[in-house]
Amino acid sequence: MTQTSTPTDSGTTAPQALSPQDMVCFSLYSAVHAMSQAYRPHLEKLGLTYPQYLVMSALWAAEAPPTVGMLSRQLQLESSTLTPLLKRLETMGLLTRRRDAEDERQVRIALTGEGQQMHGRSAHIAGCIAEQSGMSVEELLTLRDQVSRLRDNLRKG
Amino acid sequence: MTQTSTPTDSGTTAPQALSPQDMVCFSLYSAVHAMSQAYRPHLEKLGLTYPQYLVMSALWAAEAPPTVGMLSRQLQLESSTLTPLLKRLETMGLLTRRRDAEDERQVRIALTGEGQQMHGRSAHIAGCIAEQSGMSVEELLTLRDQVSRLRDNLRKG
DNA sequence: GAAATATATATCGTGCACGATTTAATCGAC
DNA sequence: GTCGATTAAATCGTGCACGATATATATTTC
Repeated sequence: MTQTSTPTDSGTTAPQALSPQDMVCFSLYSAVHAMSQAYRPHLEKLGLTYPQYLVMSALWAAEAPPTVGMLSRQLQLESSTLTPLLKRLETMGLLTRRRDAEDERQVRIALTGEGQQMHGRSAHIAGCIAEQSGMSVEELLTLRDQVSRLRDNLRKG
Repeated sequence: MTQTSTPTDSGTTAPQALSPQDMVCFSLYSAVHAMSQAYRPHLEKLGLTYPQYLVMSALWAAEAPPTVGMLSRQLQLESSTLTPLLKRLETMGLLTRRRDAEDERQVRIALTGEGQQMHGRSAHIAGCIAEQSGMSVEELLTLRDQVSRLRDNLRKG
């Protein structure tokens, strides 16, 4: 099927054909989809999508209400992605969006009581996923660091 | 900011707040975006998006024209994702979509000459990305296998 | 302090990506 | 051979995700 190990190639035909299965990028791409699927049943109970959950996680971990720009830098998402997503979370009653009095260009995102409360209801999820991953905590941490390093290098380049 | 190592928590407040940066899922999520950005300048010259490039890669590596279902299983994408994507590639003149004579439910995807030819023009890209990753080939292969294992485990669970 | 510049969000258009549903063809039971 | 069940694509609606652009506030220059 993928014929990586069958060099039948003899010049006239195409360059060695790397199938998606051979590529690092595809492993990441498909792993993200699998991850999103794994989260889905848990997040459905909270009424969240995976990207919404990431934003909520950032807010739960923040010491003070961040601006849209801070979230944008932390999550590496454009304002054109975040703005509508944040509006949806606002409509759900999980957060508020308020222009900063000091700098009216910025918008501060603050959790509501309901948004804060959801943290407790989400606390078990990470553990479930970790278990489902079939990898040890050590392996997962190593993998996380390797993947983060790859990401940072790609950004710099 | 993320306060992973500052256990100021004392019961009344939220459970330990895992920030996105601490999570394996986020490292994968952000790495995929970074990867897509890294591919962008190369793929722009071909007029392809990253998912379109994946489909083309699958076709370049295939021995015979696969069906939509085969591509769906290989790339783990729904027909609702593939069908419009394939239609765009067809419009670009890179492939043809033809119902199988043996089984009229299936649609066979075949490269056109132009689509076949693009393989050569894309051959250098993987190497550029590998270089940009700042990781050795060995490291990349190990990472690929680890990430693939994680993905497969998540799917099974 | 007015004009030029820079920064922070928001808006718009396009293309994934999925779940749910639909349509159409094949297969099975009888 | 016909009816019911299964399978393969396609369609529909929603929500990311981005680049390009717009808008509005802040900063800098003069």
